[in-house]
Amino acid sequence: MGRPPCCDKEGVKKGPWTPEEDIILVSYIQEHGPGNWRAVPTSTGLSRCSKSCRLRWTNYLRPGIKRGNFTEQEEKMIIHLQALLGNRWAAIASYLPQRTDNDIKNYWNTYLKKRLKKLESGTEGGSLGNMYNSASKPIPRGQWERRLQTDIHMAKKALNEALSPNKMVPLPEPNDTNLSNDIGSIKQATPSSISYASSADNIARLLKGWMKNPPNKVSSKSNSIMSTQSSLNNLAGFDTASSEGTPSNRANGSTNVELSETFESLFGYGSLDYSSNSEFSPSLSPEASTFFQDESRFGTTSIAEIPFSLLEKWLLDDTKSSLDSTLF
DNA sequence: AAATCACCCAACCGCACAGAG
DNA sequence: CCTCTGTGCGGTTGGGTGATT
Repeated sequence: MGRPPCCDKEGVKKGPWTPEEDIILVSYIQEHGPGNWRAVPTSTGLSRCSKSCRLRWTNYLRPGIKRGNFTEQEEKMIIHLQALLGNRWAAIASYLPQRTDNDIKNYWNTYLKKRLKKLESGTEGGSLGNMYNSASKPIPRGQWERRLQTDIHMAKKALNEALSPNKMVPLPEPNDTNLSNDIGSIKQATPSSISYASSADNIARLLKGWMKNPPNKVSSKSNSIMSTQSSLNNLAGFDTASSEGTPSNRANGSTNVELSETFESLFGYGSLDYSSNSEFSPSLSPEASTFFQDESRFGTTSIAEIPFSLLEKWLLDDTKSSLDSTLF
């Protein structure tokens, strides 16, 4: 007998999340930290099941998420890992900390799979084709598991080296970072700022929708929502005109700057000052602070980039067969 | 301008697993 | 052990949107 569905209750809302719901959810998590999802709907008054809240957070609202515009390196990595691991999207996503498994899965299903099909039929050449051909050789399960373990070991080692004070990756000058560039460019920024910027980008999307369809009123079922209401009042000062327009405006610099102010007023975070290395506001609860620090670590150059280069080398090296013979 | 098509992706569904009691 | 609960994961769906006719 299977478990009953978690969301079969009457009155549980389904479908796309509204900006109000997003803000309520983010506000709650900012205050309490993620986890204990069961308590989220009751505490916030959201008419969503706990699972839906968790999914919304992990796939969309969580800080450090990079969306869209997969780079060629990411693309190759996904293809290689998919050939190696199969459709284990969570495992694949663990190699791309800024991407969610859902995102990778979608990208694979809607784009890469089709492209590789073309490659297989020989209608498209290039490095991808060669790589896929080499990667499509079946690898015994035990072998790739050992390789993964070795890989993890290498990543940890690289991480330790990267985090040792005398080997820190030099940070760019504050003036070098142009806010009008996309989030990818902000990868060079400090740990706190990358997380913040990504968060702002995430929130940008909900704000965009928010400004399109401003609610007439926001229900206030709890104190949490009341505080959210005041946050929403802050949002009302947001420049409507600048948030209108095409989707490409999402990454627009001026919008991001305004968002930083808006986001700051909403959460009390520090500003988008790349010379600042401050963590999030001390107004956060200890749990939430710990969490956001963890989250921001995930979005850092140190973790995302250093192990990536090693993994990339291993994954993309055409002569990896010789490496295999060395390792095993 | 309207209709149709194709694509993208957020969100849902259901199963599996782990841990607590 | 067994049950219950929370969470993780992969497959799938359906609404939105841009492109094409």
